[in-house]
Amino acid sequence: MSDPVPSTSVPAASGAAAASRPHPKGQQTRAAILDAALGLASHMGLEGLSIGALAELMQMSKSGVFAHFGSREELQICVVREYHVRFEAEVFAPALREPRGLPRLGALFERWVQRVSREIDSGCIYISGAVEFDDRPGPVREALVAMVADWHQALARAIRLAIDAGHLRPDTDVQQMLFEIHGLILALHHDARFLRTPDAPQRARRAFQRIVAQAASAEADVRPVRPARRARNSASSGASERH
Amino acid sequence: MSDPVPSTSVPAASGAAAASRPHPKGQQTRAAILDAALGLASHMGLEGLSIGALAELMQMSKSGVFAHFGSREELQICVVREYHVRFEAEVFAPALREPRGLPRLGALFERWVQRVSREIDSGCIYISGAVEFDDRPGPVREALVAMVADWHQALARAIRLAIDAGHLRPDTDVQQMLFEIHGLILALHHDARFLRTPDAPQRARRAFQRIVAQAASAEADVRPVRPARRARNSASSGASERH
DNA sequence: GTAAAAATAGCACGATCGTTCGTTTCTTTC
DNA sequence: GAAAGAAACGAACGATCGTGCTATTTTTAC
Repeated sequence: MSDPVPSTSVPAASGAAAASRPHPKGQQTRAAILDAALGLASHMGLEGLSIGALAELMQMSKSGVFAHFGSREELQICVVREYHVRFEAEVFAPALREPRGLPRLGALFERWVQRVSREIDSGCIYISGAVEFDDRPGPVREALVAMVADWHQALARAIRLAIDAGHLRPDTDVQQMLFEIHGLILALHHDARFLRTPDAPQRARRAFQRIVAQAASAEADVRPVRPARRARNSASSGASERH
Repeated sequence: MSDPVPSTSVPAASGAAAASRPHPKGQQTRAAILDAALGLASHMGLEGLSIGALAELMQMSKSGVFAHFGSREELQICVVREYHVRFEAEVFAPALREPRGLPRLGALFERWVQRVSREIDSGCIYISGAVEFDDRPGPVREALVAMVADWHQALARAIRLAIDAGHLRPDTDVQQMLFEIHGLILALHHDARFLRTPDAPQRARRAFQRIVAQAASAEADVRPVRPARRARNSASSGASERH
């Protein structure tokens, strides 16, 4: 809730060269529909998003809703794009005000955590969409992949900046760190929304701190630990030999 | 595929005291239907599992399929249970042959990774089900939660055994470690199935090694790192003051 | 073998789905 | 104001959904 940014991602028509005030009323209700659709898709998933339910929620006729998008698939794509716009505005943009490096990376993660674990608002469309469309080719899947890839790229950039700033060790594996951080968010989403574990956000934050701390000033790379028998062994080959 | 274990999780009727060979034919086709349903649900999700599609796949009539379960919801629950049986047989049981501690924990993780990242077979019903039913109350959700909780409990036991065996530090936070490891599997599932990143399994394995190595013989607990500004500042309150 | 019982097929129902089309209402523009 | 155009409605379509029924076939038990 409280996301008043409509930002309808106006299609700007085909060739129309930006009329001053093009078509106020139509785009206005279109934005309202999209807003309702986002709420609906967050609860029911992109596949559970039906035009009939959307029309009832909007107190409109099915065909009235339908006309704004031309097909259900187009509606789904518009929802994905709108979600991306809001996600960027709520998670990405504010973090840019933090100084480069760990402060910015930490802010990105913290806002991400808050967005995913907010129980009032509903599930993350990136996450539910990834599960729904991992086997279903088509433009919706492509749109989802593009959005997620874009977000991952932004995160990778933030990590790299933290390396450049000297906050993280220069040999930090950016993709590996990204993989692990993303895993924390997925686990948070799973535990908070599905299992309803109340301390999931704290677990995610603690794990993030551990990852960052280790990358900030950690021992050498961790060699494959063939799960050791008993105490020592190749285990922690380089880990913490200072203790 | 190649999971010949039918293990229909036979209901054993209500009060019938285990007749010697009760009703061969019915249970046999029921098992075959369940097998097909598992494959279907893995691709389309539990919500996408339809009796019509299942009947066509089985070359049976809709009502013929339907009669075996009495309702779609019951079918979904049976699919969840059957998945759990197979998951246990394929991931959990073999790992019990490994010695307690890190070897067993590592085997559990490795088999889990292989199951999730096997591209031929299809998605993990625990993961897709968690996303589909995190907002949908009812018996299916309850069954899913029970299965996942059971599996988490088994993992927690394995971690605790590793602590008892002296392979992990005695102050290891079991639930925290479980959270992080589960996150790795979720990230693996996401990247391998949705983004189709080929090296996701290796990333998961490496992260697991790092987590285990750190818990095996790591420095003291990681203090909250208020993401630092540059060098000085409250930055890493406890971490990396040596660099 | 035959009779009881279980398994399956066939058909139809109400509901909902996305979509099309023609009409009506509302906005915008002059 | 009036004319032009966009927006919304309403009804209907074919399809699919889960689910009851009643036959019919197949399997089991004697």
